[in-house]
Amino acid sequence: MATVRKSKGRQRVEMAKMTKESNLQVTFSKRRSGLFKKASELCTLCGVEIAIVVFSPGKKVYSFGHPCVESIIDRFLTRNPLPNSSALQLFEAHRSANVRDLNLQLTQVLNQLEIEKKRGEALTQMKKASQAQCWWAASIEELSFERLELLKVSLENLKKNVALQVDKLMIEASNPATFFPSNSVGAVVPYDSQVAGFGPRSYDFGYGGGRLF
Amino acid sequence: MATVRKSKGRQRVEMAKMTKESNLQVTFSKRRSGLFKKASELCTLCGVEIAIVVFSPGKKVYSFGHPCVESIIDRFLTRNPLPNSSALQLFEAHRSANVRDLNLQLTQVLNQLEIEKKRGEALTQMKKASQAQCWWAASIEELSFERLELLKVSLENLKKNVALQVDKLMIEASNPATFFPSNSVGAVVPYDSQVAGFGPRSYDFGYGGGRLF
DNA sequence: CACACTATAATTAGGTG
DNA sequence: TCACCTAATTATAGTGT
Repeated sequence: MATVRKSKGRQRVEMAKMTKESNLQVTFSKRRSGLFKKASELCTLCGVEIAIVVFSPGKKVYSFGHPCVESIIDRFLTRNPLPNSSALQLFEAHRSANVRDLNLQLTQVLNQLEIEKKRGEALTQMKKASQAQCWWAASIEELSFERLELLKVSLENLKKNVALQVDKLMIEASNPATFFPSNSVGAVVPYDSQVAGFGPRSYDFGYGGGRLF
Repeated sequence: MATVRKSKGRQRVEMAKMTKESNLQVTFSKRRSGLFKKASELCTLCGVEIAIVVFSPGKKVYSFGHPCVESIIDRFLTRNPLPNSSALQLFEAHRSANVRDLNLQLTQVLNQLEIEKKRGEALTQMKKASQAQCWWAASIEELSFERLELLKVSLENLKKNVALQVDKLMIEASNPATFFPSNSVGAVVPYDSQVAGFGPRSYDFGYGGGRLF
């Protein structure tokens, strides 16, 4: 009997950006769930931890994670800190304001000290002019003057230290020792420190049935 | 003709943690590359952005990303900030050391000032005891003393400001406005702000050939 | 347009060497 | 790790609702 062909079956598809928007949507949906299912299977089968984040054409986020996306991203970032992470941006945003303020204050204090020093010098001059009369003041003023010099040096060191510490933070944050090279796929050296406190969570999302696997 | 069976072919496999370590390794490797290939195809086919991070049983990291893992994690984190992100830990790690150093220096400078003030007071006492004899020194010492007081106040404000600025940074870093709930799979609300500056990168890792796709 | 179903091509992955 | 052989699994065109 002449059975009518009900379908041409699966056709080959060009591996290029799909042109038809409607097809693209459905293909994305299907392949995404296929991908997540594969990931889920990899988890159960091999007992690994995995996180997937997808930004859809419609700019929606879809994510899969076992035990959860956050813990894996956290562990990943611990080894490959983001040079442009939001934390860094946050830090950068405040850095200039903070350092400017602190430096301004330090500069003002240093200026006050400078004035003080000038006053001390003037005093020294006057002291010389009347040394006989006020011998007791001489030694005290001398000491005072020297102490002001010490203070100034301390403050200058402090100011340098502020800049230094901030620079150190910035360098460490923006120039991680081991930055993952920009090939998007690859294995990285083993590590042995386990992040404690992340209990296992379910990652089953509908493919748990017997036949499907 | 009696052709000998060369293989039993692909067998069904229980969807549970594989027991044999050797098989597990091989299966992990195969399925991982399969997963990455699927992800790659999803990228080209649908023009989406995707990141995958896997921690193998041997604690190695494998990652796939288009355009690159970092940019996608960054975008994900911008919407779902980690409360205990490594950036925060990094910051926390340095905070105590930096602030301790700065506070120590400030305290030392303040101590020097305190000594200076005491010396000034002693001078004032001596001045009173011989006011008639050294009238010129009196006004100068008075001023010096007052100026030292001003210096001390300035430094105290500076110290307060250091602590304040650091606290502000810490609060903003540790108290993100929107924390992502811990469901491991799901779509999230659309967003419309594109992160600029991430040029496309190749995500082809060996599956680029024509026939393979 | 969105699904559900089907048939079938295409792809994936287990077992073996 | 690779290749090969094969079976299991998956994606998709086509069709219907």
